[in-house]
Amino acid sequence: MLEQTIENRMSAIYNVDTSSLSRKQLAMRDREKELLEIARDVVMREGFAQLTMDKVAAASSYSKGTIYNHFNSKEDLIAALAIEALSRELPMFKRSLAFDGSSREKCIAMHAGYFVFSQLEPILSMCAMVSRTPAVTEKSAPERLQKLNELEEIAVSIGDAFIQNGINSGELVLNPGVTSDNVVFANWAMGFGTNALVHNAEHSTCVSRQLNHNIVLQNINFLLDGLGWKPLSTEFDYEQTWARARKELFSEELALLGQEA
Amino acid sequence: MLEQTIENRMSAIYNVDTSSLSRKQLAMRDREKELLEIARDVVMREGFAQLTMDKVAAASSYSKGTIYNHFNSKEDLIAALAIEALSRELPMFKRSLAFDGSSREKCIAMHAGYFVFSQLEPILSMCAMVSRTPAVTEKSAPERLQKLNELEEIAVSIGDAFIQNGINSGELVLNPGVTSDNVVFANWAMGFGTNALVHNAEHSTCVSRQLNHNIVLQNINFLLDGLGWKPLSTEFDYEQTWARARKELFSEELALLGQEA
DNA sequence: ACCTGAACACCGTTCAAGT
DNA sequence: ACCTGAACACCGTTCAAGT
Repeated sequence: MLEQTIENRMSAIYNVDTSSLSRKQLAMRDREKELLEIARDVVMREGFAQLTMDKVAAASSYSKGTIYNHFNSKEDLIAALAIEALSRELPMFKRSLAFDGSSREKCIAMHAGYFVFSQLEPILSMCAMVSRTPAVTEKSAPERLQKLNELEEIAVSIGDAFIQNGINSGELVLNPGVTSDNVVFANWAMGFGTNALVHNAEHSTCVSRQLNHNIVLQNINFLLDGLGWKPLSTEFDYEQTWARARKELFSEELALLGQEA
Repeated sequence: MLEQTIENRMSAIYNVDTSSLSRKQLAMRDREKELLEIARDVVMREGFAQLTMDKVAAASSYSKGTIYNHFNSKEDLIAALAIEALSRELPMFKRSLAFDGSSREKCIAMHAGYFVFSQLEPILSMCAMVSRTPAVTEKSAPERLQKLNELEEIAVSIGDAFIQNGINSGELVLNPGVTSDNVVFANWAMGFGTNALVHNAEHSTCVSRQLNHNIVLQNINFLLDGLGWKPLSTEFDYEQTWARARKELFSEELALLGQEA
């Protein structure tokens, strides 16, 4: 039932009835995708500081005016890249719900997916982080921010499904006063915080000196142990879960990275 | 012994031998502080998007050229604001080491301090977050980033002192394979992630709907429970610890906020 | 109706001239 | 030696003209 609402909400966003769109609108949608890829490539080659609307226009076959037809400011473009990031992450999260394993293993598979995506698309991931930053929110279109918020809400309902799984199986028992929303938020905060710090490890000696082992999994395990989510990390080998999730759920993404799962 | 090194490192940064500085250098230092405050006020009044070097110059009694004498780019100015944030947070963290309570209570007091500071100085806190963003790191002065890194290292050694406290008291026992660095990092990631998301709660329905209770403390307790740090949150009232830390350690800061501890 | 790119305005950054 | 602010260059944004 809960999964049904996820299905509906995702479908409303992903399976837009193309027949209801005019040819122009379809072309518009394709062009936007094209522009986003160009923007991402500019950042990849030259860095965020070098991302200019001129460069995006020059690298595309369109004029600056047309770019502004899609994005009402540079920050709006970055928010659009964040939307691209989230829309590609959500299906990976959803896939993890069907991962073959305990409720906690499924949850860990989701975090593995988040990490795989951040490696596959570091720039889009960075945009998703930066999109929570005032410089961006102050200048992007309200409709854009609303769409970002909608996707975030879907992410939360998917997150909630993992928690419900745990509760239903009896492997997760919430203390009184703790809601499933709280647990989703805690997972989100830990995932976000860890990935944000790891992303900037190059600038930070104290982070980079622990990158030799799986720090993301370790942090998630600290949290899930704290929730008492059975089996605890002392009772089960979640390194193996992590590796298995990479192989069974995300091998396509990893192949693009040239990494074996 | 460990505390001694913290003392030394902080002293090297905070208690600069003023007699070794020429009058000019002292004036330079004061002016930099003045400029930082002006920049913060511009952001406070008009938002990050409206922060320009012109406005900072106009609001000060100096010319644009002099501003560039201090900060070699706008991003460098933001990094300097991040340094201001960290240098004011570190003494608050250090104060928490002397908090009257168990090793875990001390650690929670530190997180309370982090939260108080983020309320007292939301813009400086935001700068500390944004300073980990490529747009800033790509353009700020290497020496500035190095200073930021030094402060971060001190923060990590202070964090380490909390963990050592726990280990020495026997209230915290690390599982094999877990280092004290890892635990510091986990606390950092959770604190950073939670505060980052809470900061943007206005834009996010799923975060803002849980702001009615102490979500920061809850997340930290999940983590510390996961580390097995005694007494667990089920055995002890850390809400009271949080409140007490506010009163006993941070009442000055809270007074500035006009909040009673 | 939409696309274009010249034009504009703003702002980051520099530097010759001044003290 | 340092400060100044005019000058410059770049880039975000707009809009009259074109199709």
